[in-house]
Amino acid sequence: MLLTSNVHRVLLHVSAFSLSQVNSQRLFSVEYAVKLLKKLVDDGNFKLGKAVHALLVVSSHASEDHIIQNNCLINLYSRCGQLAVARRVFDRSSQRNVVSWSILMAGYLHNGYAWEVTKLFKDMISVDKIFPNEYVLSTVLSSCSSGGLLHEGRQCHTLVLKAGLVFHQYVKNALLSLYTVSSDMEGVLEILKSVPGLDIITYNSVLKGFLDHGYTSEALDVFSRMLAHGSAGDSVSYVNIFGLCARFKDLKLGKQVHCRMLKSGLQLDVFLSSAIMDMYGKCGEISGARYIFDSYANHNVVSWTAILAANFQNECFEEALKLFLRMELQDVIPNEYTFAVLLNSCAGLSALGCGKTLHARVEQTGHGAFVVVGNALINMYFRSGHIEATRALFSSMICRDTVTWNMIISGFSHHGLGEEALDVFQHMLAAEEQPNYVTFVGVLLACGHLGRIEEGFYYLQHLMRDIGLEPGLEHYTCVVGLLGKAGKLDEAENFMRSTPVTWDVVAWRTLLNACNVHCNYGLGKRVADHLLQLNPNDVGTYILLSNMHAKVKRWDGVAKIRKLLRERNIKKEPGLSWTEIRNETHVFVSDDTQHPETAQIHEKVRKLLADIKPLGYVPDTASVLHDVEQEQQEGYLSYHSEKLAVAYALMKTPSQAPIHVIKNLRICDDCHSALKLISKVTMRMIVVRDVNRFHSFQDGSCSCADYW
DNA sequence: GTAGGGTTAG
Repeated sequence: MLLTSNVHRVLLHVSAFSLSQVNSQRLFSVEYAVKLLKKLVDDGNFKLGKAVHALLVVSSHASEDHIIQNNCLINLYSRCGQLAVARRVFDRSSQRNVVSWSILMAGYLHNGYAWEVTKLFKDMISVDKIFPNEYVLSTVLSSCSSGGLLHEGRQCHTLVLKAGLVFHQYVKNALLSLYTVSSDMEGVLEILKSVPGLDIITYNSVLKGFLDHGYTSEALDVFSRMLAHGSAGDSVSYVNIFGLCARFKDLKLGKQVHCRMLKSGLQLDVFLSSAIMDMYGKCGEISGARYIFDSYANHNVVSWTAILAANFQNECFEEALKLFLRMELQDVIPNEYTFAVLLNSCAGLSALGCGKTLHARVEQTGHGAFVVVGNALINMYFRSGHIEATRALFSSMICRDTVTWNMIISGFSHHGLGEEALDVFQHMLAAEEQPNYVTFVGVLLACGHLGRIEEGFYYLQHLMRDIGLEPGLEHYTCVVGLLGKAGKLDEAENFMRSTPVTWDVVAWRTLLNACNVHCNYGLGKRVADHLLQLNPNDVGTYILLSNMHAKVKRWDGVAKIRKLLRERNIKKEPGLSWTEIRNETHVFVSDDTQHPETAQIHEKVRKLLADIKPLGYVPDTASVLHDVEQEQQEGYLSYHSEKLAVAYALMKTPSQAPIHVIKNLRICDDCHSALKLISKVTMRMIVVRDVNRFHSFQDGSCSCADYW
């Protein structure tokens, strides 16, 4: 009676309603205890499982000599992460068998102690003289794969052959993943050939293995072989294949696979919907991602983050931030990836206020310590033009990876801080962080700003090769920019002719831009013609061309281009600038009259322009007019959006505050020279982010040194 | 009484 009440007390302690689940009288039959423990572990009800253990101890029924009951207990504790307790039960058991060992090994494997498993394995054979079965071998093989113990894994392969277990599905699959981890895809193919019988798990792990090692066509081959052999493919197979489409941004293939999946009648699950959203997002078809998001109801953090990321990747930054509010309303707890996407969305908008709020939040939740979050913060502060905050963050970061270094290097470069960028690069080398493809893009950009031609070529031709990196189009384009900026236009052109790559619009535009800045009309005209052949409607080319005409005072040329644009009805994307003041974003369109304070803003611009006139400002009408519609009324003064934004910010912020403006296009010559002088007369720092880079105006000069 | 494959950031 006393015993029963003890029993009840223990159970009541655990949960009020669980009492009915346990028949305390029958608990003392081992069979019942075993059955109960298994059920509780299966349900993940570890709390009650532990209570049952307590009960067995209290009632002196924890028979140390009952193998099966002990095995259940070992399993219980290793499943809920209490390895030490599991180990104690194991060590105290007077008897144990191959199952006991197998359970304990699985426990160590799943709790991240893969290398301990091989030790246990040796003990099992040498101390208990037990020969491994299929359970033990598959667990040990998995441990070798995940612990990187490739040599031991191969020894186990011999044992597998000895035991005649190569045909066993679990063992075979564990072997295959061992060879996959070892990057021995030939070994994988050999096992596939020599051992027949593939189940869905085999297909999927081989598929993943090929994908991870870049064997794309082999992966697709496995997939189609699977379909051909009547195995429909489950959600795991499709997740992998969608991952492939995403990686290669192959929308066509992605859609085909999606159709195939729909035909097979496979239902969406949270993994699958994440993978499909990821695919559509990376392939640039946000509508597809949104459709999937709406078709599935049980989203978790990952799938929410996937739809946020898809929006981010397609530049729907605001949408991403709005969706996050919905996510929070549904009580989904964000993780480090979520915060990274959100911060990067803020970076896209240069929404410093929102970014700062998120910064505070990640500090509070502890997510700030994740590299992905740190990198996103750096990106956010950089893109919002706050270099000081970036420097502070970078030096305080505990974990840095290649991306961190790359961001700092290219960030400094985009701000025109070439010296600092190269300095960081040297630190990166000293820290033995391996530079990659992206690193050198930033490095070459920095060389460009500093005009260090020889150094740039050294990195391109020697350092990259020494590291084993093949220079690509982006690097070569940087070199064109490097030579162009230094005024070595013929060298730049020769470099383009002699380098065997397919040059894209970006590269030609870099050269054209250099021609424009250095007033090389002849070459500029040729390059522009070439660009217009590639894309006859490219407004950017027309603008640069017209600029060049204006510089050499060929006004007929300017007029001709304007006429051409009108005839072909080619319209420039409207100029748009925005600035954030006390957490509110104010957007300005060129020639905007919609703003409630238009009159005051225009008055302010007029005053500013009058103030800088004595400093030598002459309105550059040629440059201004490109933004203006031809039907502009006579006598009406129009202003570019960045002038409006700067004027407004000057009106609304304290007299020492730096001003941050973001613009969707390239800043024009006129605004550039005006802003330089405005920074001088107002004694303000004005940072403008345009499509290409940052311009930091201070005391009459700009960080781009008038080349952009 | 035990074991295998999957999703989100740059």
